[in-house]
Amino acid sequence: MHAAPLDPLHATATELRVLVGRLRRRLREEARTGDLSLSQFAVLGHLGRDGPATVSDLARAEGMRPQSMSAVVASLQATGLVHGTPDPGDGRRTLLALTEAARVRVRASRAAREDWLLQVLRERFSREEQALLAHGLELLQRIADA
Amino acid sequence: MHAAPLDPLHATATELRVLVGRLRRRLREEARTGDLSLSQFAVLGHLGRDGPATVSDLARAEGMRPQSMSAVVASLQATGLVHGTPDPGDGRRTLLALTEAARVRVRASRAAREDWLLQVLRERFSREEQALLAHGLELLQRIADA
DNA sequence: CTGATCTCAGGGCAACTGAGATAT
DNA sequence: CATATCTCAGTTCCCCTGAGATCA
Repeated sequence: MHAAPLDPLHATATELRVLVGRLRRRLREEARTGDLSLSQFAVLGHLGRDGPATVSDLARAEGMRPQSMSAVVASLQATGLVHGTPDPGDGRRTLLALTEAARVRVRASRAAREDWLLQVLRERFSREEQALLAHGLELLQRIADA
Repeated sequence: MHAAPLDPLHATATELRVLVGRLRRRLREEARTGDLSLSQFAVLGHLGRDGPATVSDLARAEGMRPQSMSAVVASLQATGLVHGTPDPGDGRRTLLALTEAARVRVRASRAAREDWLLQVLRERFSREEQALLAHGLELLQRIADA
C-alpha cells in the first residue's frame, strides 16, 4: 500500500545505509572487548597485523583525518595499550606500536571468549554462513575503498 | 612477523568492526541523497515502506532510544519531510508520516540517479556480486538483531 | 621555500542518561 | 496508582576544520 516498486539494487543501497547505523549502535552497546571504540579497535588490529605505523599511516588506512586519528592514538597511549617512539631517521615521524600489555590483553580476551560479536558469529551462523559473510565483507570493503 | 595465528572467525569479527566504522565515515562523506544522515534516511525508508508509525515504533525498529529518535524526527519535521498528527484514539501518541514533499524528493533523487552508493553498486559490482552482497546484508541484519 | 608530519583549539552532531509532563 | 508516550536539559563521543610548529 505504501508502494515501493523499487529496483532491487536500490533496496540493497537503502538496506546497507540503515544497517551501518544499526550495527554501529549495536556494537557500541555491546562494547566489552575492553570497552574499546570501533576506531580504537581498528588501530590495535592494524598495529597487531601490520606492525608499527605512524598516525598518518593509520589515518589513511581507516579513511579519517590525521587529527582525528591522533586523538584515537592518544587515548590508547593514555591507557597504555600503544606506545610511540620517535623515528630515528626522520624527526617528524613517531612510530607507534602495541605495548606488551595490549598483546596480553588481546590474547586474554580471546581465550576468555568474551567477545560478544564472536559469540554471535559462532552460535548463530552455520559454517557456510560464516564463509558467506566473510566473502560479503570483502565486497563491502570495496565500497569503503571506492 | 607480527603474528596473528588467528582463527578465521576472529578475523571476520575484527574485519566487521573496522568495516562498520569505515563505511560510516565513507557514507557520511559522500552524503548527497539530499544531505540526510543515516538515521534520517532510515526513518524515511521505514515510513515509506511500512506506513505511519510513532516515535517509539521507529526507535524500536532502529535500535535506539526514543529520545534520540525524537530528535531525528524533529529534524525531519523541521525540513518538512515528515509530519505528525495526534492519534485520535490515544492522546499520547503522535502518528508520523511522509509528506508529499518527501515522496516527491525520493522519486526525484531516484530518477536523477544521484546517489553515490547506488552508482558504486551499479558500476563496480557484477550481477552476481550484487546478489551476493544482498544476501550478505541479510546475514548482517541477523547480527544487528541479535 | 615547499611539503609532510604532528599538535592545539574549537565546533558540530548523533547518540546517551536523567528528570519531568501528560495521557491511559 | 502504574504504565506508556513524548519532551526538555545536559553530557559524551567521534570526527571535522583551521591554524600553527617542527623537521626534511
